[in-house]
Amino acid sequence: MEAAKELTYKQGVGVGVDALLKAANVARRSLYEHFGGKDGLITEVLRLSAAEDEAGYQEAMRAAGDDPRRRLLGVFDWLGEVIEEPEFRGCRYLAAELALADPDHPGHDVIRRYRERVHDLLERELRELDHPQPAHAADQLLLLVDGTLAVGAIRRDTHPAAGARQLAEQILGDPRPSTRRS
Amino acid sequence: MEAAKELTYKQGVGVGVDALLKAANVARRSLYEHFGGKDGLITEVLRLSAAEDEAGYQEAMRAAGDDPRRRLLGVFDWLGEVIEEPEFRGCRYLAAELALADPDHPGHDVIRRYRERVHDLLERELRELDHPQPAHAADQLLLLVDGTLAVGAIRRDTHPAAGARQLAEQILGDPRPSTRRS
DNA sequence: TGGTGAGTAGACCGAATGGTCTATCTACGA
DNA sequence: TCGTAGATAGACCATTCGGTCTACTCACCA
Repeated sequence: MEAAKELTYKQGVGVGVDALLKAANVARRSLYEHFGGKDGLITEVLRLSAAEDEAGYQEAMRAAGDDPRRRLLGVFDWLGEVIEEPEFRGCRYLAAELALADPDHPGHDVIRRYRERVHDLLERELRELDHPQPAHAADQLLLLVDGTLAVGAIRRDTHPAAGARQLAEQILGDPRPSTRRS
Repeated sequence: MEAAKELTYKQGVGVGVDALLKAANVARRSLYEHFGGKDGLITEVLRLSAAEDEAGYQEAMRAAGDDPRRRLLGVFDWLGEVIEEPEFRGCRYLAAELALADPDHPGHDVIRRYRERVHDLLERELRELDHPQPAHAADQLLLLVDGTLAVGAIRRDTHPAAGARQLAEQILGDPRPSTRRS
């Protein structure tokens, strides 16, 4: 049920309720009883996929081993794979943020909190690395992530994750911790 | 007339025709005679603002002087100002790209060409700098631009342009051309 | 003076929107 | 066996969507 809604939502936040219901094989009434309306559904979908994507970051780092440096760069390798997937249509959260005109929509809060969690995830690894400015560097990494997803959405042929990874390496500094440049 | 439409379009690509007409004080018929419909209007708005924004890049570089390095970094200083503007609501083209579900919409082509022109603008300066990989570096700079605009749209309080500028400096390499690191 | 082109105002259309409604079906527990 | 909770199907509602239409106004020019 949730899965079908997500699938439908990947076609954009502006789809019709009817299309959602048909795709999920769900009665109209059920939707309104469970989520209170379309906005509630959207919010819940965002919350759910935010949890999944956060787990994706964690899994990408876990798969990259124990070295924090490898773990952070592994995130960009993972992003590269995500972008290559044929279903990829850009960052869901950025699209929602731009499409949800109402600034009071609860979805905005969900997205904000999600980004903070990812930021903290990155910052933790940077502290592990003894990076001198972990918070600032996490900001920069997140900027690279956003840029990668944005470019990946517009130019499907190019491979932005590799370029972003190079820049991430520079943020992380010299591979040998004792001689970090900045 | 075009100005009023643009203003209204900053509220999203999904606004109603009626709202557009009212904001521009234009009769319904005029719109359909001039642009053939909503899609034509959107395309024309994209085309127009793409030209304006391209001029914005050029002006930002011109204002930064003659040194290609300064000119490229000036782009990020300019982006920082753009983001700070209270009307800023994210990159118009990214929003359109994500919102225009129909892949055959002529707006996609307008956006693609606009990005290519900006890319070429950046690449030209990189060649001026004797950068070893001007095309690749331009890709990376564009990624930083997209990331900056994306982060600026979501987190209004943070100031992503400064972090992006630092990364841009690394792309450009050592300030002294003869001793470039990579 | 009369005609023409371009604009405006706004009624109107079918389709689709988000949301509420009733009626029906079904599974489960007392 | 009956009652209830929760699901379904789908009619229905007002509103809005993008788009077409007619009727009218106004400036310009021969």
